[in-house]
Amino acid sequence: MVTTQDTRDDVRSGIVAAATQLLREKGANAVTTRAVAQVAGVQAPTIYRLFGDKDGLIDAVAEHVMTTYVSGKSAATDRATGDPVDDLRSGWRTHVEFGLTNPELYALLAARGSRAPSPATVAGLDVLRRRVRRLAAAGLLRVDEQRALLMIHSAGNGTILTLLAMPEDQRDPALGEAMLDAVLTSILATAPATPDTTTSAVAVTFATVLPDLPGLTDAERALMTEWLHRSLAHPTR
Amino acid sequence: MVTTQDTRDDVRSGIVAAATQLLREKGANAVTTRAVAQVAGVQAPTIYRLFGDKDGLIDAVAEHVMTTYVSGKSAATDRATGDPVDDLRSGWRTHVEFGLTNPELYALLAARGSRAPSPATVAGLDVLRRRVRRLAAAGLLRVDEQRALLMIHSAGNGTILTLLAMPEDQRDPALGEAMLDAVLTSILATAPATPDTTTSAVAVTFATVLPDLPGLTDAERALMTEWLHRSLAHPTR
DNA sequence: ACTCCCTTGATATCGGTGTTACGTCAGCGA
DNA sequence: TCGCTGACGTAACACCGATATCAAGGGAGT
Repeated sequence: MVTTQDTRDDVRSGIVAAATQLLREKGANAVTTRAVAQVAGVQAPTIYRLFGDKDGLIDAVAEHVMTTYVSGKSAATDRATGDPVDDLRSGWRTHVEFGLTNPELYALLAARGSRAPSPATVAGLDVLRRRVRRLAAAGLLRVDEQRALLMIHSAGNGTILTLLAMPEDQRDPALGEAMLDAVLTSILATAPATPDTTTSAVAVTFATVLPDLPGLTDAERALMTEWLHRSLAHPTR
Repeated sequence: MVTTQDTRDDVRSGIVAAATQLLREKGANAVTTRAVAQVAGVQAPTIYRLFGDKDGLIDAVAEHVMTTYVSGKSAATDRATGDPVDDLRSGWRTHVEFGLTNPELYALLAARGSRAPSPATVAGLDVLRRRVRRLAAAGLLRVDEQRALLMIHSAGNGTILTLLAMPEDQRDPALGEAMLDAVLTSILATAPATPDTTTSAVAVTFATVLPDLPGLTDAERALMTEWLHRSLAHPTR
């Protein structure tokens, strides 16, 4: 007889689903044991019997959201192409996109501070570690494997948090790629070609003196600023 | 008569000191209004009269810790050496060191997630912005100023969080420098793009590279050229 | 000097949170 | 059928942030 186990799992997944829905719709602050219990149609102590702790619940939610996300992604996007660098890039994009898609969950996981990281976090780190290992095995790394891992992880986490901290409409959509390129350039043995430094450098310098340019109207200066930013944000490759 | 103002400030700084001590010694979870009030020897409502909110208290604590930290640092370490790159590096080191020295405070500030950032955070961002602007004005940046700012900030934040998340005895002490180098090599021009950083000199140099700017229409380029010429012909000085 | 008003101090309280103790009751093996 | 073990449900505990209320007191203005 497995019905007791089945119902137990059903109740468990129901609670996780309720917590996930609450997290998505009402934010991290709304994920309270009582609210979750009420939405899931169970009593509050049931959560503690099944998850032991509120952190346990959050861990289960994180794992659930993450698995449904990776299973929801089209498999082609994240398939191993054979090129370790390409795989790392696609994994990076998936990670950043996941962070931006689930801001509340990210905040919730980051909120526990320096305590033991969630299983979902260590799972993600393990995936990254395997990808870095492939890089190392292919002889593409010019730094320590651990160093490469930490650098990519730091850059990814920092990028996601920076993007989440600013309003959605003024986020730099190319920041993720720029950060990854920066880290890869310092990490990979094969130096990727850095395109055309002088033109953009001159443009950036010019942008700083633009407000002091005489003989122009404010509207003209504003237009030039806007065009400069657009050109500098333009993907060169 | 200023005694009322003085006592008010005394009580205020006493509360901040109590909260800071509590934060250092017992962690972020121990910073509760009641505990702070008891340690400071005041009543709980006093905190709300002086700080309005618990976030206000935390902001005050962050500001206090930060100012005492920067005032405690030997002034020589963080002095402006004249070289914008060196200044940025020393500022980076100071920031990372501050994060590693005050893990609870950092966790507390990061814990509010996507809400309005603390005044201390925006103050730090402003300092960074000024340093990046000096880089741009010196013709050393080859990416957008905003992009450079976001990249440095993301790398710093991510590095600190990564280091804080692992036990102190297995931290990579060179991770910070490696991350900064990675970002800098992606951001800095190898040589100053415009040796002469006066407004007109930069404008002249920019006019020569304007035809190579990507992401602009021919009409926009033509307009910018025309405006540039008009500005350069403008009699100002 | 006196009144008036605003600030302070203190108590009690509200609504809410994570968590747990304990009685009860159903379902199972014997 | 009878115990017994486990889950369920109620209630409660110990906190938390935040406020209402009210007496006491001191400064400002007349």
